[in-house]
Amino acid sequence: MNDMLLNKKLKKNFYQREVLKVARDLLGKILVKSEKSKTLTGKIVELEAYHGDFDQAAHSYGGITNRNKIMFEEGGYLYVYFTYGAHHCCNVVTGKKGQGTAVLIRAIEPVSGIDRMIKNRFGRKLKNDREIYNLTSGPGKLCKAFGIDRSHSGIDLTGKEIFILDNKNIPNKETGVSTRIGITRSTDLPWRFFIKNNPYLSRK
DNA sequence: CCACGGATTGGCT
DNA sequence: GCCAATCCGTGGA
Repeated sequence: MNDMLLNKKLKKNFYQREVLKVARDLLGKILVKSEKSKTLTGKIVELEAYHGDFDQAAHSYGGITNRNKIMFEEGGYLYVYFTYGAHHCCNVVTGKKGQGTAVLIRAIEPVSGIDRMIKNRFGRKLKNDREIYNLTSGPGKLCKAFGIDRSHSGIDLTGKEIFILDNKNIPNKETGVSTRIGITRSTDLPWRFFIKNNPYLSRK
């Protein structure tokens, strides 16, 4: 078993901090999804922060709706949404109850359970060695690989099914910051965080 | 009830 | 590099 699985599960107090700090600190942490007989794990390499108050790109901007209500809970829940008629994206709810802040997980480096991820994502084996870099290098891709959909929205991340393990911190010099991808409003906020030169990033 | 557009992806020019 | 696919949440009539 991979020794990273001995690391401790992140607790509520990690998530219930300011969204930008949580986003930065989640770089390098290990996302875990446990199924009946399989455990899928991967290192988080890219995220974006969303803030309900003044961030017009956030789903929570404009207040509580049926879709986004989990974003307004206290930090430590999973928020999954469906978009473009095809893709699921997963977020970590952060901060205090009522804030509407969350972090979108945009890219992951596969660590274990990779054969299962490949089956979930492509329904076949890899065509070539390069295709591994297309497995989890985007928010929709990683949800497909991990088998995460709307049925998982609202899951408590301190539970047993989906959670995140602590891991050694990524030094500042190995991280990058940029504006967020794929949005049309509040495009100037530098709220995307990533591990520099990681081959699994959604954009180079 | 209906119209619109999206925190994306992959296929084609 | 450009653009269509495809469903559903949201908001206005």
